[in-house]
Amino acid sequence: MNPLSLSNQLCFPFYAISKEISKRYRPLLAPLNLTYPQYLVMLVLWEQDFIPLKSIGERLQLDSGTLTPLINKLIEMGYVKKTRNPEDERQLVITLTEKGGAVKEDAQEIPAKINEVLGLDEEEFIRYRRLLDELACRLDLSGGEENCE
Amino acid sequence: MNPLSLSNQLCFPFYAISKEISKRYRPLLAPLNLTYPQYLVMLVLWEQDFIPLKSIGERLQLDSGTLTPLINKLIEMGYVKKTRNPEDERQLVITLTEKGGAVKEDAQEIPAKINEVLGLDEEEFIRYRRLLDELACRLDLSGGEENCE
DNA sequence: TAAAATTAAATTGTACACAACTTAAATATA
DNA sequence: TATATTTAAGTTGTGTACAATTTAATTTTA
Repeated sequence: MNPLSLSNQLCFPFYAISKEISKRYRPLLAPLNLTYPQYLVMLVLWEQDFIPLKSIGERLQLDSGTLTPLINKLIEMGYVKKTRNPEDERQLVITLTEKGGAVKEDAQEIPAKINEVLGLDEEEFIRYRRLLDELACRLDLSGGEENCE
Repeated sequence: MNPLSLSNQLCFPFYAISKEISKRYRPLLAPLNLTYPQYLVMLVLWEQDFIPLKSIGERLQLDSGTLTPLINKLIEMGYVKKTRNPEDERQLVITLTEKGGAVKEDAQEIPAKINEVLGLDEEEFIRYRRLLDELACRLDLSGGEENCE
């Protein structure tokens, strides 16, 4: 077996599947006017509002080079606001606007739709999640969540 | 359980792991002067030289908007050449140069090193591969390989 | 076989991703 | 407490991704 064959590597299926998943999100996110990375930021904010940019970056493994323009886009769309932490003027605190909070309602149906698009039932979903969580822990991607054994 | 929580979705671990994997390739690919997508194109060419751009795109799920500049970079580095298929002048046929073929030797050690970096033994590697192949089939990403049941 | 449809690359424009660097604020330390 | 270090965002530059469009070659079909 040839180790340099595309079919004999883990990296490629991850790369291809990840791209395909975000491709399948696109039509679901289009009505919300969000790209997939923008949606991830909104997910973080819907979970916890009034959060420093830095923390969003830790949760999503993204740096300011990616987040600064992305947040500016969300501001332009009226979904979030920037404030500074008066205790520490370096910190940029991101807050949902009323509009940004309201979009959460429209997003409620997306997770179910995505599982449908991926053709996964509950059992399979859990099986995949377990394996991915395990690999994420191994890669030290548990950022924020400390459920690695 | 909140379905809009980042931790309760499959999409995010895929996104994060995929980014992390390509991040871990970077130092291994730096000596070859290749980015991760450029490396994927080289893998395809090392497997089958003298292949239309179109076929590379099908194998890697990439379109000409991504591949045209990427191939131009590989040409600039002297790794590949462009020719046209005289039978069909629309087709661009990509060929390895001697230099591009020689780099394959330097790349031989990369797959083993990556599994080491990911901390996977043979058994785990196979387990992950099986699950990923299964999901790839489900997503119709079997492009080129027809091993879906 | 001439016009229409299809196909393969290239081009254009938008949006990540990230390394490397800059700027400003806060903290540490000499 | 003045200087050095660290930290958080922002900036710059390169390289993907991909939708949408354009161009040129080939194939269909009227």
